[in-house]
Amino acid sequence: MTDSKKVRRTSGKRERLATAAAQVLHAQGVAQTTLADIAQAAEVPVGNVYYYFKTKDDLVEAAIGAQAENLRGMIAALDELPAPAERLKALLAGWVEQRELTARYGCPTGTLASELDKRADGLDRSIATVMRALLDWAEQQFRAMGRADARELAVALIASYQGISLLTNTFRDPDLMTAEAHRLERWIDSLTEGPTTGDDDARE
Amino acid sequence: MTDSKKVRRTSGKRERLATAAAQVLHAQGVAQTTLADIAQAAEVPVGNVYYYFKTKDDLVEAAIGAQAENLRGMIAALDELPAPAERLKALLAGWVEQRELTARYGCPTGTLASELDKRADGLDRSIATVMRALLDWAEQQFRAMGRADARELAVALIASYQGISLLTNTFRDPDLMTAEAHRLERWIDSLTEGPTTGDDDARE
Amino acid sequence: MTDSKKVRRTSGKRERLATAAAQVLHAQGVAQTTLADIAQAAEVPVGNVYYYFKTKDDLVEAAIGAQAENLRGMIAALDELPAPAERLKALLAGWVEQRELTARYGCPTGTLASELDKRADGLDRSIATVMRALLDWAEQQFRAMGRADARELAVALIASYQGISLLTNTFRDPDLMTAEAHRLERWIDSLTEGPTTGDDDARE
Amino acid sequence: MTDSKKVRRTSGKRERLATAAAQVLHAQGVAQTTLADIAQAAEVPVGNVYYYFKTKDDLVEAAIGAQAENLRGMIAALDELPAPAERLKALLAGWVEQRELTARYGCPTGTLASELDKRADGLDRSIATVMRALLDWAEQQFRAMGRADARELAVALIASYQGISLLTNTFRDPDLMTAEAHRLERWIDSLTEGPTTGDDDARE
DNA sequence: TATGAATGAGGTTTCATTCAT
DNA sequence: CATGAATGAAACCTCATTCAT
Repeated sequence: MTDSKKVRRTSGKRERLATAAAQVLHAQGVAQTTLADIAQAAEVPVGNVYYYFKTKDDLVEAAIGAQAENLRGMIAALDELPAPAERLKALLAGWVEQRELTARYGCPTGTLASELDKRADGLDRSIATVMRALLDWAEQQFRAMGRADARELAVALIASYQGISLLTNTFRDPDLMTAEAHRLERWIDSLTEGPTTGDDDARE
Repeated sequence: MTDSKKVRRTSGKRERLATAAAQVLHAQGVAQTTLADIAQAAEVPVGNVYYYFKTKDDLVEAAIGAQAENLRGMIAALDELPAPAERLKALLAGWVEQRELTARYGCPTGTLASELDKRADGLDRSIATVMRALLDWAEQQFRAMGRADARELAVALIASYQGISLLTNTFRDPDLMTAEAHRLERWIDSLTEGPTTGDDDARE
Repeated sequence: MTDSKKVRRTSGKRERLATAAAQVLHAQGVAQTTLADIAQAAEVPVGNVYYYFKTKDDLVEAAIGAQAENLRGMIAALDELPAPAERLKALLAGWVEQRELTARYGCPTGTLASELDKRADGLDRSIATVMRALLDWAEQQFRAMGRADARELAVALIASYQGISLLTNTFRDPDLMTAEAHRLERWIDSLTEGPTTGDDDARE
Repeated sequence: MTDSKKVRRTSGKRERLATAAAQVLHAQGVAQTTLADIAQAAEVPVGNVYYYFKTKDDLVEAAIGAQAENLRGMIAALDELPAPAERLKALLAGWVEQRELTARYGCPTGTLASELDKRADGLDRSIATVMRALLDWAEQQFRAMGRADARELAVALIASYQGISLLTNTFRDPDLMTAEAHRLERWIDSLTEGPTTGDDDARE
């Protein structure tokens, strides 16, 4: 009733839960993660979770939202760079930086998509939205590089990332990520060099 | 009474279970699938499953084995083709053929790998073996094409496939697979065009 | 609303379960007892048991703990008596008092030990600890009586009790307990009569 | 149909099962032992067990019978000895010989009695019969020694054995058996020395 | 007789969700 | 808002027993 209570509106617990959920779900997978796991990670009593999230799926959705937020932040940072090719290569660098985490748990977005796509919930659409945002951004970069086949190139790039993340995780070998990133870097370079109007998408 | 009954001694129930498991697990995911689901798909009473498989994980492993068997069959068929580049392109064609299934459920091996890698069982190693077999085969083809960087190319190819499978599934859009396959086809062609110190068709 | 409700904060359900478990396990044996049996005896829903005990074995261990507690209480009461021989004879009297229960179900500690010793759990060690406590106490009494062979006498006494409990139970005949207790009483008396280098009443 | 088939009447499989059951039940306990365990130990296919024993309890009963047979054999051997006190002491010696087995699994008869007494079957009566046979035999010996309280002494002796078996098993310490056997030996000696008409049952 | 296979009842365990305070 | 406790549906798994051959 007092103001002091009104001021710290949600006391940040909701956000804390979403962040914890994102981390734990990435590390353990949706099915293997219990509400208690997330509650514990967020240092919130289990019963209290339901004040903020009506159901477990709601919490998963919030975790997806947290991931979307992360992605937005990353993209914003990349957009600071002047040239589109530079931005894309900075994206690659970020992937390489995360390679240890990827080797252990895979790409956060990809593993979530893979698991949720088997469900009839709306959750599968939520994660698709996040994936599409990344795709759209990449497409913009390729378009800014003057490529008419920007969408196709964007799909190819993100697919390569998702796939190498899977392999990196499957074989628990972060070096796979490093090598593929280098390959993709050279590929991006090759796209800018040639006459931009051609269909020069040969990957090597 | 008929011979047909005598011939398949054990009535093939074990195999039927493994096959059913492979299908259902692909369609629903490991965690969402109950033993009852698989038993029903195989038209076997639940309790009877345990006569053939000691635990659920054993059954999952059998499903992985069934997948490995599929892969071996596919590879054997591809190996009938004379040139390595042709073989790789035939592989791509197979992926395109499966695009509808992939759009609904993703790549059978990839989704399984993604889900199982979060577990401490030996199952994660089993599926990794299947993945490695495909990788090794692709490497052989690139090597037969005279490429010194055969491993890297193989990783790139399989990663692209896994990634585009994920996107195809995420967006429920089989055309993504088709387009990417075409791109990869052109890519493979580009690899053979350049001067590559011969030894083009050595199969092994 | 009343204080009585506030006082026993956790409503004592955990303890109630442990006590019920001790009784039911004594009456039915560990293997023949289902969690549902115990839950019902404690008037607790089955699912709720797992809020207090992670596994059935945990509950069994709690039951052993309840037994240990009983034993401590009994020993504390016996220790009120001035002379060690009196204490031992009071112990015998307690056994006789329990003879009907023993005829039906055997000695709670002994039957549990017998059943649990066939298992690889730590449970067999837990019950051994309870048994040892009784043994140690008896040894102290004999030592206080000036007997150098106190340990051996303690072992003989407890063995006689365990054995006669078994026979009493096997033949469903409480009189066996009564008769043997009398015999043991005379035996204890005979130990004090002889010259035994004093130090008769040193309690510890 | 042929004679050869008639000759090896039951091919000894029934007996083999009973013997195997006795061993396995002693080692693992009734509840922890499955029919498959026993069948395997007897090298008999599981399904075949039911040709010889209508139910698991029937097989347990047969195991009890095998134990009774053992006991009869042992008693017959002891009866070869000239003096009753010698016979009893030979019994003690047998117990000491078995001490390692007892430390691991307890007394075969006692553990079985303890476990079966919790059941409403007739099995509890079967094992009681075995126990009574031993008791009766011991009573005879004491009576032959001229003791009027022969029954009471027999009960005391067997109780001591059952109890020390339990302790030996609980603490996994075969030496307990050895020490107690020596004590009982001295006790038996003390019974013969005095005037046989007295109530000289003081145990030390 | 002999036997691999089949069956289903029953037990343990997990966990999302609800509720009383 | 907060929270420990409660609940029941559903999953996995075991095994005595039966059956077809």
